[in-house]
Amino acid sequence: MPRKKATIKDIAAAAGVTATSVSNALNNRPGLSKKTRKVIIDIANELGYQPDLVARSLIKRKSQTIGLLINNTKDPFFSVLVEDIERAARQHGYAVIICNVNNEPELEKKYINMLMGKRVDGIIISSVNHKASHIRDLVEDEFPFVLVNRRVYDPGMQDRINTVVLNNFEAAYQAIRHFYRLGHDRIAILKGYHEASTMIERTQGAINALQDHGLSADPDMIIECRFSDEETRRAIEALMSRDEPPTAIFAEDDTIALSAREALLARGVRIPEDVALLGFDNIRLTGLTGIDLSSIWEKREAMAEVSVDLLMDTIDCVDNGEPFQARQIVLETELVVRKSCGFFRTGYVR
Amino acid sequence: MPRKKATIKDIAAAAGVTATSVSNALNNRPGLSKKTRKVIIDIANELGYQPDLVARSLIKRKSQTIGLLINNTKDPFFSVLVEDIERAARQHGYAVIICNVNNEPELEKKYINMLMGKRVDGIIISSVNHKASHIRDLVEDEFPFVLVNRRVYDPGMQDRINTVVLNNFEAAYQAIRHFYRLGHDRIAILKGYHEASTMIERTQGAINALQDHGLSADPDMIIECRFSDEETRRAIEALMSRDEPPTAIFAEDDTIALSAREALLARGVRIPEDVALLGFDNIRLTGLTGIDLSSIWEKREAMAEVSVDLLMDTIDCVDNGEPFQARQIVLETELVVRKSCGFFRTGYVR
DNA sequence: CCAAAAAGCTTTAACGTTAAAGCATGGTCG
DNA sequence: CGACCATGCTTTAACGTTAAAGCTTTTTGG
Repeated sequence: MPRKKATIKDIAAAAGVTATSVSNALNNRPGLSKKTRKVIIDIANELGYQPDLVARSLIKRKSQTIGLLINNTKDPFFSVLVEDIERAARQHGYAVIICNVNNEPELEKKYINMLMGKRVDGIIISSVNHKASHIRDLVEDEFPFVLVNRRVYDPGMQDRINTVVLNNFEAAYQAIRHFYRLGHDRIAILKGYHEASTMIERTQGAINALQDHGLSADPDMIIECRFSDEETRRAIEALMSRDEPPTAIFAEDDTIALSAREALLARGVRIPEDVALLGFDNIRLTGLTGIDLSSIWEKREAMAEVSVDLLMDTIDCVDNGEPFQARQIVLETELVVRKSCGFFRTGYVR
Repeated sequence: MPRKKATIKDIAAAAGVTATSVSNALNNRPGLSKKTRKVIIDIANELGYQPDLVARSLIKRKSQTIGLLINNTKDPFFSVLVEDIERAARQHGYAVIICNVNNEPELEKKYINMLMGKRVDGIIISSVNHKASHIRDLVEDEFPFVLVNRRVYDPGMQDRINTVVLNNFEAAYQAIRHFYRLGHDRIAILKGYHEASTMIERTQGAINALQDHGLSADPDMIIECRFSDEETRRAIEALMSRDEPPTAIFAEDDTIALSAREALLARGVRIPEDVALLGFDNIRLTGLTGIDLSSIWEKREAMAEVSVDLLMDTIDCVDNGEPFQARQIVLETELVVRKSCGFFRTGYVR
């Protein structure tokens, strides 16, 4: 049978004092003689006392736990984020409940309910659909949360929501400009999941760049590839069987870029000789020899830390009853040029 | 100000009944008229009632939460495991607290204490050092837990611990045999973190295979590469500057294999023409064109599901006061042959 | 038609902790 | 020397839920 855990009452009985005194002793609160304090602490150690954090949570109305909603842990982008967020949270004394939402809004809602039920002190959300209505409830409740790598476009709501995002528009703009300078004029865009603000902004930045440089933004060259390899493969088929296939492809994340790469290579298309390729996120394997995928690099560790710090600040404010002004933080990115976009072949021509 | 959440008492007051009745109504327990039940449920909905799971945990002594200890989420092997475990746990109605241990035994201990304090119902551990003493405490407490992809060698303790592991010995044995059949006789082994049972067993299997096939198991050709790229790079330097460098390298996980690959290519060593390479885990990117890393495949999803099922069984037994016989589950693996180990070049010669 | 059973509710206590208020004891100070 | 204060503890109540036992009222059945 599992050994019954010692409680504060057991210690109190053994020490001949009350539970309150034990609580005060173990938490270094004043009002006890040194002697009594020592007796209590010794007994606690002897009994292997571990405080019941559930009971403490109940009365303190603080669980020292946060929720983390992400689409899926296995995606290399998110797996790094999860690790960094968990580390940062731990350093602040918080545990993290992980929730894989898998792009299912209903599941996201359920997770949020569960987290609220567990009385988490805050939530970090990196999974949200840009029109998610349940986010509005969190705002109305003034519940502490931070959106990471996601934004919500609800007007009048935006500035009441903490967000930590990349300058996606600018990053995508630069990607396209890079292609332009290399002399490309038939550029295709493989869009990510278009319910995510991140992807919407990347598309917008890319399209603006095309237009600003006098290139056509042919809708048929802008194809959404959501989650599957398969969808990307079909997009590549469609693109490459055109009369005038693209000479450059911008994929809105590295996972899509890699799927595209496989599909291209399978067709015998050479990268970058026939088609230049550029991804987004600079996940670890983009740098492997033989992959050499150009990509857009973001400080993911900073992203995690900033998000956690922001959440902690928000929680502190709410705890102290102070008003909190939500913040919107935008992190800059950097284009990492590798062989896949052909820099080494031609250099800038304009 | 955050909206105060409605409690069972608020509903009770509004419905003119007691808290017990509300609790019974909301949890479909018998002993209430249909009418009262409806009144209560309607009011609960109206007030947006969400049960306080902390309070419920306290009295039920069940948190519907499990802990998950892994080394680091960013490792592709673990990130998939985390996702699959979380999914399986959710389907059983459990939330998951994630803990990145990063090979720090002290941190592991702290995490376990925290999880016990939070009164999790069970723990899945994939991070443990094979001599971890804190695991013994869990066993003594008869606390429900499962070791995944890890084993503890403490005699008399082994059969009291749930484990879900691969047949690492056999898998490594097959890897070396494959090299042997391809005609290799100078085979190097890049060991993983040697505190992990997984790696110990892989090394043992590999060495046994070398010996069984009359090949030398030169200690200088068996090098530990722990966590860093750097260490692997140095190992490759050492191996390739030998008078008789290896013609084949078995890396005990894919992360090491990929680091080795980079180091080899940087030296101008061709794979597999000059050196054959074989990894372990068959992480997603091993299959990318241009990487084509041979590896050993395990059913990771099954691993996750089996682990969660085993934990659930254990928890149920303890809940019902039934005796539980710990189980040791061994999953078989499969060698996935790709270009990196030269199959396509020579075929079996013996 | 009355005893027994069932239905439908309430009361009480508990889970383990902490906050706030209360109460002796002994010491200090004007 | 009596009012006042600090020290060191205890008492009480609370957090939100549930389990067990208790108490009416209604229903059932012999």
